[in-house]
Amino acid sequence: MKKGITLKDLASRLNMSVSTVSKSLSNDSAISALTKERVKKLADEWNYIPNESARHFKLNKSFTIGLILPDLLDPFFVLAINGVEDIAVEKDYNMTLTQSHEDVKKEEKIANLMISNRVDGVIVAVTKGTVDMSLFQKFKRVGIPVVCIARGVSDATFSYVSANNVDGAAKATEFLIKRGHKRIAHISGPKTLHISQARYQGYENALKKAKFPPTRNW
Amino acid sequence: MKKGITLKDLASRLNMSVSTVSKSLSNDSAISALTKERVKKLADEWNYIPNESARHFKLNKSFTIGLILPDLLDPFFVLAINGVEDIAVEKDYNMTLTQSHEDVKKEEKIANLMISNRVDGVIVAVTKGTVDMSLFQKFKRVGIPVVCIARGVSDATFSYVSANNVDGAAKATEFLIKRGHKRIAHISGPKTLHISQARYQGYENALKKAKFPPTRNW
DNA sequence: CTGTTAGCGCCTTCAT
DNA sequence: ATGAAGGCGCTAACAG
Repeated sequence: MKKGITLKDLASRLNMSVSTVSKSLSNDSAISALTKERVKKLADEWNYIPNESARHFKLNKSFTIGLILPDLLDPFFVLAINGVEDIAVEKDYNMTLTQSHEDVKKEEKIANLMISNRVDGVIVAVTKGTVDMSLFQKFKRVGIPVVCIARGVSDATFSYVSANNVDGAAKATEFLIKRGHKRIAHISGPKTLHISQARYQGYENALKKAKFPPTRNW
Repeated sequence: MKKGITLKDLASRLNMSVSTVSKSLSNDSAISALTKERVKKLADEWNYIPNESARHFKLNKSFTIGLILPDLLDPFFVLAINGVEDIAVEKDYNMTLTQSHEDVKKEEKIANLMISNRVDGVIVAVTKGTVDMSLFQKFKRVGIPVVCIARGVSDATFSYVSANNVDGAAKATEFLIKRGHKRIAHISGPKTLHISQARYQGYENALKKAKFPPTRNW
């Protein structure tokens, strides 16, 4: 990986501080129009590409959601992948795709990898042999929301989307992404808020209006 | 995202420096067996999970390879996905999957996202409408290797794997991952070395021995 | 064998 | 309206 232009590079060229450049690029209201313009112009000229790696690290957020499926060749799951991917790009999120091959051991390895990578949320269709959900409890313990699809799980503390279609996957994705945003905004409400709404109202748009409290857990 | 245990936490508990802990965990030969043991024991007890985000940032490497396909629903591409995924997990790499929907605009958006995210390599099956490869030249410019699959491209400067099967995808993946490792090791050789070898010899194992120079570009 | 230091690129108070 | 400073968690020289 070559170095690439950094905020610092821009700043030194423009004789201003890194923070001013940073703010300009994120359209901070405290920066003068002229300055913003100058910064943006150069950033464009130099083809500045922000280092998301650094941002992710700093913000402690990866902007990616992980998908753990038993078998990528199964047509049903392909549909799910498709649904998740669509929503993800739309929101500038990444989707990391993995398969457990119906193997509990692999499932575990993958899960740990996802935790290490600090994914913002996980959508999983558990293995046929997965009876012990403690592996997934681990996600919760570190604050990563999990939603199960396709295959129901015994443990009722997990969110579960059963709709056998792209829509289900889409909803699951929306849910996770929104959860992420909530966290960023430091708004602390009942954890199941959005999905509860989804359950009642079904569609994304609905999620935006209503503020009535969730009445029960999934 | 909750904070999670850090090296610092372990270090302060064990009354040693962060670097000693770090080295212990990565089995550095300069650390005494006893120390390593103590560190590992606590790390285990406390369920320490390294923050890959930080590592990626520090090393300027994401350990993920990006896959850009026109249509995830196409059975052929599903096979490719499958092949790439297999190799990826095996090497502890992540695979970020995206689809261009045969739309050049989307293809571009995705490509930029991948650059921002500093993927270590990209495997792409270009859109039917993709005639201008300058978008992908951009990857090269920032040092990200690109390999095209399935659909040939006019621009001969791009690596191309035509094998219509899982093996092809597998080879493409191997190639990218190896390239990544080379870069880390600061070994600079002809860029097309490995893929050239692959072309001549076909299999991963072969890649490991031979050192004869590539005779031409893909 | 272990510790100290420095810094990756970015965002974010807190000054000015 | 802008700048200075600190720090996220980790690795990598370089010192002791």
